[in-house]
Amino acid sequence: MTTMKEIAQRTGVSVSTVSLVLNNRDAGRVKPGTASHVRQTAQALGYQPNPLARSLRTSKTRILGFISEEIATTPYAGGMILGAQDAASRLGYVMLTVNTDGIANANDEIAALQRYGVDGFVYAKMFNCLTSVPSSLASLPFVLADAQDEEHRSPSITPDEFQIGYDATRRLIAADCAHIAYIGSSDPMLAQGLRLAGHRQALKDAGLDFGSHMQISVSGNEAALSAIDRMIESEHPDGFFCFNDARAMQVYLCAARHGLHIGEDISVIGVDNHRVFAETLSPRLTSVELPHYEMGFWAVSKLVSLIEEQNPSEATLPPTDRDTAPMPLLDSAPAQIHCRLIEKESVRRR
Amino acid sequence: MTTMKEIAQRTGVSVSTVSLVLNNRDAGRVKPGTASHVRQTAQALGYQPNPLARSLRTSKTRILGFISEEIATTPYAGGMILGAQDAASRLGYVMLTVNTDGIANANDEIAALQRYGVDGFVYAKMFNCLTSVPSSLASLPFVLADAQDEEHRSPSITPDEFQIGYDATRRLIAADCAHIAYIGSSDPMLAQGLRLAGHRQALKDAGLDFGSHMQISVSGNEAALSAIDRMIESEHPDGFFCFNDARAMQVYLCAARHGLHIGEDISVIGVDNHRVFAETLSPRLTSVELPHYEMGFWAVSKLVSLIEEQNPSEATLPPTDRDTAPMPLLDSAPAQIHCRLIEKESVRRR
DNA sequence: CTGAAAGCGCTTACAG
DNA sequence: CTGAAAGCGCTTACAG
Repeated sequence: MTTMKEIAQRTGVSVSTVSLVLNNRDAGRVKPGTASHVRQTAQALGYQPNPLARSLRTSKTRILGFISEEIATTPYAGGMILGAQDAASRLGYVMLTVNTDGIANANDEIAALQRYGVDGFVYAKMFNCLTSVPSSLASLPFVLADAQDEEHRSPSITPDEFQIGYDATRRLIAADCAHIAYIGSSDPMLAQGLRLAGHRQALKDAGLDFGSHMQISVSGNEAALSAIDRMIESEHPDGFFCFNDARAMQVYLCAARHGLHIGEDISVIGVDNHRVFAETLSPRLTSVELPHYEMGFWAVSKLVSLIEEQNPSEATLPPTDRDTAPMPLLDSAPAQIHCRLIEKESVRRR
Repeated sequence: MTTMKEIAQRTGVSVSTVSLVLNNRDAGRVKPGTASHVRQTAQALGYQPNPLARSLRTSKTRILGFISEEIATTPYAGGMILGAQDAASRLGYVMLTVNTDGIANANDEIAALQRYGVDGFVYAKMFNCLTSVPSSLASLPFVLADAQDEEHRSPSITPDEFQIGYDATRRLIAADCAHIAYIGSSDPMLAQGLRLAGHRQALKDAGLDFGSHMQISVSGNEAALSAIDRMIESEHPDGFFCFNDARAMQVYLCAARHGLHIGEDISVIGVDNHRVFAETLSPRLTSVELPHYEMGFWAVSKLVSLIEEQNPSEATLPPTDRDTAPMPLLDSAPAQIHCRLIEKESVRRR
């Protein structure tokens, strides 16, 4: 690790000057010649600033804390961490990730992060919900991901759940489905109500109404399977919008039992929490992929903009740190993210 | 954030003394009375050391770098990160996580981690494979997780793939399956060969041999489904050991098409990469869960023991940092991890 | 335009 | 037993 001191010695200037130059604060203060000499030898020696030493003075570490709850039970959390890391890395930050089992533990972990001088936090839930924010967070900038503050005070980013239901249903209508069912979950999740509302709105906008017996919300495997069996037998739906992958899989199994072929006799769209259909498992499902990557990405992006707006005169990174990729537009971070529909073969061709 | 300086002022001693005491280096060097006075006020003020400032002198940050490849496509990676974080947190470390798309990017990210002064690395792959280690890693302690060094030089931790095949097959034999099939993958994965070998050994040990036409390795959904259909029709297997969850799901669908009931007519065991069966999806699968959590946990544990053996006189953490949970036994980190069989209803009762 | 100096919070010989 | 001093790598007034 080369230091400013070494560069100063090689160049025959003082450390102060080196610091000024490498932080791009030299305009009108350092003679252009010496400045470029400094820059050159920094380049030649492969100088990289020591962010920890810097932080001792500036109390900015360029470390972000990423707090997630219950990552254990959420195989699909990876995408969110990935998005967050990509944004962080692009913006010249680095991420300290930490896990909590709940609010008690959370405060400990937050304290640990604070000792390491993080500049701010992302607090990530693993499914869209209303949450209370640990008070220890409030001391620094933070943003919620896949959750909303109960008081709607904190910046947050969530999937556009209503739109998920709307788009999926539109797609089924476009495939000429004449009798569309909604297979939901009876667990009290924010997403459940919103997706169902989107579903209903899409039907309404198309002048359709199949009645509320075509919209079931069930929990548990046996119960779900027999409810779906019953629905298939009595109602003969030809299109299904499923709340999640578990429901979709149950529709697949029930269809197989009734000799119905997906993509021919019936069409199925589900939200693919586990990305298992999209990536590994087949037969594939025309699915809505939750925007975990995007939520992670925009959460960090938003967080960095909060951090940097409170000391806008922040130094630009040395050239070696630059990414040639275009920077995300920090201010454009949306509060809700539109989801992509992944087209596979399980919606019947018209 | 209270500092040593503040404690020194309140106690009327010098910063040196405070440092000595709070690092538990006071035995025989500081009068017990002053020592306990210092400790008390540290406690009262809620003193927490600033690890970054400390690192400037010691060049130990108690930060670990966790490098993972392709987390994007591996929804089940979360468990590994979680295990790693738990171990880190218990041992008083913190984890900087970073993602790479490949070896090129890897070196950049490693460089970034080094600037932040990480004490060592975990280099995690998302499926068991032989890998070459980026040379830039070698400068610090590191351990591989879910991968082995091509030259078998570096410490690493992997699932015991042979045993997975052996145990799963034993379980099917114990359920009195009379005709057991192996449904594998034709992708060239380390695990494929090893699990199949375990499968064969278990059959051999039980004096069974169903012939190699009962062991198929397929890729792609259509190909897999029709191969399984053909096998069901011609061989009538009553037990299936599936390489992964995709294969298991295909067996489920084929069984449904043939009117066979899982757990009654046939038994199925599969390796559950995505944890989707174990946690969300039903009907549930008797499955082998890959020990992602454990690999993460032991990888960090092993890493910390490597780090600390090179400077064994390392200071103990201040009391507030202590965890009451028992510390993992660092030296006991295994090189291979035995996997758990998760019992669900899909193996027929005898 | 440039450098000497102080200081961020901590550790570590060294002197007393 | 205790403290003054130097230093880790950096930034930032301040003096010249």
